[in-house]
Amino acid sequence: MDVTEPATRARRSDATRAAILRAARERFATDGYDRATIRAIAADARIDPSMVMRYYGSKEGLFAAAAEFDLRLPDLAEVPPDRLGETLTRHFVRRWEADGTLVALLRAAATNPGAAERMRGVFADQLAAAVARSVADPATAARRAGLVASQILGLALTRYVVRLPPVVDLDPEELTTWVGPTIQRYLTQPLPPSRASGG
Amino acid sequence: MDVTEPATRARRSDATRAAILRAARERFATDGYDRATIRAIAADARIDPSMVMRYYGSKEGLFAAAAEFDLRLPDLAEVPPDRLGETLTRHFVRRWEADGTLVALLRAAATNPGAAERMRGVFADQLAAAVARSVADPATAARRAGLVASQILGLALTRYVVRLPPVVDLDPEELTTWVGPTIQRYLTQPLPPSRASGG
DNA sequence: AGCCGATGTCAACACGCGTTGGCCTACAGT
DNA sequence: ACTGTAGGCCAACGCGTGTTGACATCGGCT
Repeated sequence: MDVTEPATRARRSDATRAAILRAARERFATDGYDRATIRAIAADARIDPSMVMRYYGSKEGLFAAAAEFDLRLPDLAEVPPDRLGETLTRHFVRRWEADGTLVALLRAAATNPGAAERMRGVFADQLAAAVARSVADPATAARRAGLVASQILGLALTRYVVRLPPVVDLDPEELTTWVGPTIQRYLTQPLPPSRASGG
Repeated sequence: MDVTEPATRARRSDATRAAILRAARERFATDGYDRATIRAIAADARIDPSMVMRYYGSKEGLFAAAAEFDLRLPDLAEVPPDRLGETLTRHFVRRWEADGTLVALLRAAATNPGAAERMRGVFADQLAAAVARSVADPATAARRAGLVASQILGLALTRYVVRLPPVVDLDPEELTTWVGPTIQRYLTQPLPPSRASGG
């Protein structure tokens, strides 16, 4: 170790590491965790499978690195309250049209418990946290975030994974027009009268 | 072949076939297509793996048989128009709480193209068909059915596959109260003003 | 009783997988 | 120019998989 240099000193292998990660994201997104093989990823990145092991330790480790995902949610406290749904929906559609990582995570989460755990983490740490900043009653934030997740992930599922034709055919703006009000309602609708007093 | 008897004459092996199918549904639902192995299914059914091949030809064939799924949708033409969302949502939650087949199909569809194709078939043949009977303008039926699917499947995904805690914690009636109005809106909301005239 | 197809068991095959360790190569520090 | 080390390739291992075919056994027929 060279303690006189910053820890993040550029390594000669950075290009390789990046190529592996890029190929891994693509394969995981297309094939899911099980069908995405290290051999195929290595071939895409034009390196030897053993390099993947050297740099990421194991397939699990590679997935963990590849599924690092930042939703890049805006600060919802600064969004006009009556445009929350529209803003969030448009943001999500844009975000995952540009970056297949979330789709990779979604596909993998269907069969891989670790991926499901990470998916829960993403939504707890990022979506629920953002929602909490825009909701009047903090006690309802988690529930509202869960409902938002159900619609947003359902959209991703039907559009990018199952590819239901009518959902694939909608363009991002139509999607926002239809789904935005749903998200808006989940965020702002007063709690329905319930048999139990609290949640 | 005994042509004097009905074609569906009871076979001695029917119990075995059924045991295989039951075990397969369970495994496919829990593990997804790839991780559900024929050996594990056979072990659950307490028979030899080769019997699976004998009766279902291949793993694909077994899955095709196990993923046969009837949504058992009610005739929406007989449901009061203002209760469509509530009725549909409650029906779906009940249906898949009672039968894991749809969850199996969902898990498998994330990685298996054949399963995704079947999922599209289920929703085209059953959901879209049912929706068409309850919608004023038939030209919008497919789109509305797609939106309904996005929310319904998203609910199944977050509740049974990813298991997001806030979605898992909601009981079926709370779910219906929250999600029902979304489905209602997708079914009955007039088309939003769009740049294009139709489609 | 004696046959014969249906039912079930067993062992094995070929394959692709994640993973490992040994070896060659090229470059940075002296 | 020499050397140590990081970067990279190759061949192989052990394993679990879907699938196959040969063999045993059961049970309804004549």
